[in-house]
Amino acid sequence: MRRYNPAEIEPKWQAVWEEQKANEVDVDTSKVKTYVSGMFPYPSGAGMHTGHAFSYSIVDAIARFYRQHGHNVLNPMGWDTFGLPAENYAIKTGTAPAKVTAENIANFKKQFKRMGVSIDWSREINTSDPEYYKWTQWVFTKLFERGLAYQKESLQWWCPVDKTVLANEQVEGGHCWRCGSLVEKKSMKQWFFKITEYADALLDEIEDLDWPQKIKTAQTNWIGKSVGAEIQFKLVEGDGSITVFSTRPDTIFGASFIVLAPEHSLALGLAKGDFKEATESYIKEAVKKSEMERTNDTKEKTGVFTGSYAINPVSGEQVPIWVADYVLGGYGTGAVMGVPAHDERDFAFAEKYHLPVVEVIEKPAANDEQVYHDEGVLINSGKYNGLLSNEAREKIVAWLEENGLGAAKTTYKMRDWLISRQRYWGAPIPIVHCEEHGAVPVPEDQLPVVLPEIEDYAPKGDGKSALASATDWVQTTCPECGKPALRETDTMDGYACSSWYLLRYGDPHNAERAWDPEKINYWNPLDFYVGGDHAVAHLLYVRFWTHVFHDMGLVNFKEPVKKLVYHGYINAEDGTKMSKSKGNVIDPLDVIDQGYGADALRTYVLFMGPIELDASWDSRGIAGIYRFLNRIWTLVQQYEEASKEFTGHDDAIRVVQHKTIRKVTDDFRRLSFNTAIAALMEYVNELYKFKVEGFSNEAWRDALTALVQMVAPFAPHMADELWQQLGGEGLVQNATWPEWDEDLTVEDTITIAVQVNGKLRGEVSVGKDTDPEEIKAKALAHENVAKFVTGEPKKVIYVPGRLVSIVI
RNA sequence: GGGCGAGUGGCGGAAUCGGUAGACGCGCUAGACUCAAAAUCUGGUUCUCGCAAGGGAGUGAGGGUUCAAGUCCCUCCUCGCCCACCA
Repeated sequence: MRRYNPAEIEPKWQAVWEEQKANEVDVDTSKVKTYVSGMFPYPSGAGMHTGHAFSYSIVDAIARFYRQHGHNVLNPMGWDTFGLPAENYAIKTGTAPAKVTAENIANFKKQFKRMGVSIDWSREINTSDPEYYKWTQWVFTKLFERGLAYQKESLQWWCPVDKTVLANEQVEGGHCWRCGSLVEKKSMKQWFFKITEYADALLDEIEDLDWPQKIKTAQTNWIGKSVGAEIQFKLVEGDGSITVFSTRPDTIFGASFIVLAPEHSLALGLAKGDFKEATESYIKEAVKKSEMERTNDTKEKTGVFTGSYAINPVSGEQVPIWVADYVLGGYGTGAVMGVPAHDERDFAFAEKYHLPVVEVIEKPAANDEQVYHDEGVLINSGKYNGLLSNEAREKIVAWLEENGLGAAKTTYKMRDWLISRQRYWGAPIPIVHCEEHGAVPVPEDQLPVVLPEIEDYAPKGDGKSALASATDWVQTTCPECGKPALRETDTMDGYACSSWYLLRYGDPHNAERAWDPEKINYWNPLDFYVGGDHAVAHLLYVRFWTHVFHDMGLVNFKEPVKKLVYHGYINAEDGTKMSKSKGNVIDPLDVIDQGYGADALRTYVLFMGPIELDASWDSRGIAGIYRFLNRIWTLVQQYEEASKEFTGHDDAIRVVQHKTIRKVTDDFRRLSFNTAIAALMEYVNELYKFKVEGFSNEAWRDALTALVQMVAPFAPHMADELWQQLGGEGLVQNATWPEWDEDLTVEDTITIAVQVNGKLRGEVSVGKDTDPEEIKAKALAHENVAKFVTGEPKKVIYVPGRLVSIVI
């Protein structure tokens, strides 16, 4: 008997797939398309890790499943190559980032092939390839033309170690997402994409996305829409006024003070008399502190009185103006009205500094909270008394608008996307600075702006990238007037490169334009996007760009991803995160080499648990999967070697087969791979019990063929080997997915459970078409059941095909 | 503080619509094969009482709805993740 030897059959089939270009696809409108992709990897020097193995096993199982359904399946691969790791390695070793990147790509590609992932390699893309970033730059110029890319001097997060600015999304708890150092604020002129213009559009579509709720919630919170009003409080002295933002204009009669953020432009000027010195020193200290330090001490609030007063526009009362660092400069107007009766923060502040607390919303009798922040009936609010919050809000805002004292206003927490980086290894921003014409986008026929080769990649820390040292490159001419001009030396955030790659896959080698809409509108949007990272940043940016492309008429859909498949992490055996320093890293390629093979690895990572949960690697678990694959192998070998003179009656084997097909197909549709594999294991266990004798040759062949077809998305190499052995045509992936016949899933005899008062007391076997009354009678006649049923039962319920429930 | 999840054997987990809790795998265990071991095959494995048939308990805790609750409702506990002074 031939032994199962993955080391022999896996390379064999990988070579066949490659030679036959089995996974290369083209637009074919006669077929249903399925487009599935993982989030493309950053090809690090360390090679593939278990997370990659997990992600792409999911991708490939989906791809192969739909291929077997006759769909035209696009499963592409690309490389997210710009970024700090390659550049830092280049600085350390003096090797060009492009060279290191090319080596890493070659390694990753080899590893993907050894995993047996069914990728269309003819569509391979690489974000640091000029043929690709030409079009990233082109998108930039299009955004510039539409006013969606602009330059602005502003306070920005700055990482002192990586010597670059960072986007909000790249600051995690006050630290740089890459190197972990404490970030600083620095005022610099930077490039932004105006994602805020799409805040509402992005928000509106979230509800309809087939994405995990936690990702949708994270994006909603990140956009952070607040509907409210801006309200002017006139200064008592002079003509000025302070504009505050509030979501609760209905509580304005309770506004007993004003608080300015320390950064507020009026704060210093309002400091008066005895309060001047204290205010100035408070502001100086507060501005120096990082936002992290300020937001960290949430318990104790601090602040100073400026000595100035403003007038509450509705009550006419004078209210003191304070400066406090619990108000943020960057949100709303940087000023708030303090309503201590109905806001916890204002209450804490008022209590500490003995400011008046005026209740203006009636607290329900049952409520014993100190601060009532819900809506309710207005009191102490003049002519608005007795109104409900929502009515009062409309009327008060209307009154403010009529009197020029305020206006309805919606704010967002989301800020514009800061995209310039003072680093070498990125796509150069395609802008030329001309004395006469200012910032001029590089015309399409002069793209790409190719990243020049330089000697020293390290940033100098002067706020410019190392590109500034490439003087020949920097000095150019203005596309408008031809006079000498200077190139922009900042590069784009890597997230820009990854914001459109899912479109490029559909038309990867187009040299004339970024993509042909006809191709993209066929393949896109993605049917499945698989990953376990990027809840907000990347997944919001791709959505943003796709919305823009839609508005530009370049694509006919707004949302890039139909279904987001968000999976968990694979941890080390001890349940902690895998890390080199702890020495608990499992290398998927080692697992293959140990003799388990890629098929066992792929099947195992999908069997560990539901894909959305984290799981811990178990070296005994993969041995169990290897045993399972071995049992399939042996089953086919035993069949091949048997005498094939079977007689008999095939019903039992058919029922098991058709039930399994139904279960595995259902489980696949809901991406429940662990239970699909469990069902296949049960199927194999059943087939072992049947033994080869006693059934017809045809029944066995059917049963084994279905088995091989169903295991193919998990263990494709073995499936093709056994498929060939069973005499199948071509490759399994081009064969059909087995179908089930509902009639054949029903056994002739069914087992019905019998409960008495909810407790299981026995089972009865009946023919599948038995009359319900007869089943009930049989249940009551059951020996053990009869022991518990004394006298006439109150009720007898029959649940078809399942149980009889007797109530006494 | 807010939001979203989750608590089931020794372990990972299953139970898709309220219908026999613990599928499947790991581990453990008994047997077959073997001179022996490994591999492989077959059986057992929630706890508990019982030789067995069978009984009792049981899905974080407590209550409720129902013929029937892991699943629905209420109160509470614990853990995880994300956001976190956003007015």
